Amino acid sequence: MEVKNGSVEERIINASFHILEKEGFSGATTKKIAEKAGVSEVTLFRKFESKEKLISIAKEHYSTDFIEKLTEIFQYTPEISVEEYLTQCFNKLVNLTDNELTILKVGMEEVRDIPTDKKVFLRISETIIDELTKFFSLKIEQKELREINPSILALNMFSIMFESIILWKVYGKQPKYNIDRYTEDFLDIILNGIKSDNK
Amino acid sequence: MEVKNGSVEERIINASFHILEKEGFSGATTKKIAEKAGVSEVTLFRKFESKEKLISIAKEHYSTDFIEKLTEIFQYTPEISVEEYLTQCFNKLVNLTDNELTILKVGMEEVRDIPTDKKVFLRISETIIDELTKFFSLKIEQKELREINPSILALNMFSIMFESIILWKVYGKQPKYNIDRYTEDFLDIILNGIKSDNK
DNA sequence: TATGAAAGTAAGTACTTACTTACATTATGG
DNA sequence: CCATAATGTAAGTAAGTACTTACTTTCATA
Repeated sequence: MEVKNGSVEERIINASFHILEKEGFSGATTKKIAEKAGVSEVTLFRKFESKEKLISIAKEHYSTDFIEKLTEIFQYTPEISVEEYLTQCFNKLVNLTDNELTILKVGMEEVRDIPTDKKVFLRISETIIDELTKFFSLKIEQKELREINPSILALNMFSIMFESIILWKVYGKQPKYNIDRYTEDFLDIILNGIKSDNK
Repeated sequence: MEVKNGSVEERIINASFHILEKEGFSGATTKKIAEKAGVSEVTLFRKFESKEKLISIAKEHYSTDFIEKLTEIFQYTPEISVEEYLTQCFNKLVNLTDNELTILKVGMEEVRDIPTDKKVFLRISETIIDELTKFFSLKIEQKELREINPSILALNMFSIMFESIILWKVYGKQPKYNIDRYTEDFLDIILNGIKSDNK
């Protein structure tokens, strides 16, 4: 489906998404969506054959955008050090606006009804884990990292970085430390391990 | 609210919860709940003043149970090694039945409307992180671990262990490795770090 | 200026939902 | 065995919801 900039379709899609975030699927009524988009409900149904399809188009639209943004964040050049790369990634993640993170919130709710390969959260996790796996493989090749399983490391790093963000931005947990302190400490843990030296 | 074993109230609460898992809040109609509980809808409303309160009682009930179970899993004796402890915890987590994990699925959906201090996922995370923080503090005191920030380490370990479980059991991602392999590898990473030695 | 597409208005359909009322039935314990 | 409490049945209420139909208005453009 091609959606032109500034078109009625686009306004409806945007409205759907913002109402979806605030009200959830069943709370996002076609009436509210039409109102927010500034069109009549009839127009909405002339453009989209059902509420279900509209919502799924809106999700698709926003999750594609978000995944693109994540892909940018996790891009790397071969020279960058692991520490620098991970610091940068995490800082950029934390600086995403609430608006940009909306899709994450919406994705966390998809615990049923949606086919596995369409679940936003799974698509996000796969994208990031793939990118991280490639990066860590390179760094193992370059001998900056020792011979560990790169895809398990990638899953761990994904977990650490995203779980903080999810707890904080999706579920509203107040963070205990400032970002710089937190980043420094978790990188120290991952880079150097936790065992004491005198053993 | 005291709910006696085998009482009508209990049957209604159980039914609510199982329908809630399969259908979500708006799909869990009082009609379905009553039917599943084997009572009439009228009885349901005589026992609980609204659907909303019923669901919140059911969630409270099941999340308290689950948190108790988690507390058991994360208990420790002062002698146990970090490696052994974390291995045991993760194995026990993975062996929780789908039924026991239902509340986690239900909790992941609570991205709005619910006051922060009642969100199931936040209560779970706080319980585990507290317990892990105490454990790691002890192990730092005992010099098994070096001087790192125990609560950041706890958050990291919580993230690694739970994110795998959530991806797998809540969102349906197929795991790439078997548990033993995975456990061994992520513990190696955390215990020994990832930097190559020759630097 | 005439035409056709896109939008709106008003009304309605068919269904579902949480919750209620009034009354009948069953079960239980003193 | 009888009074009382717990449950069921049947019906209904009031509101909402996705979606439709029929007709009118707006507006760009050829």
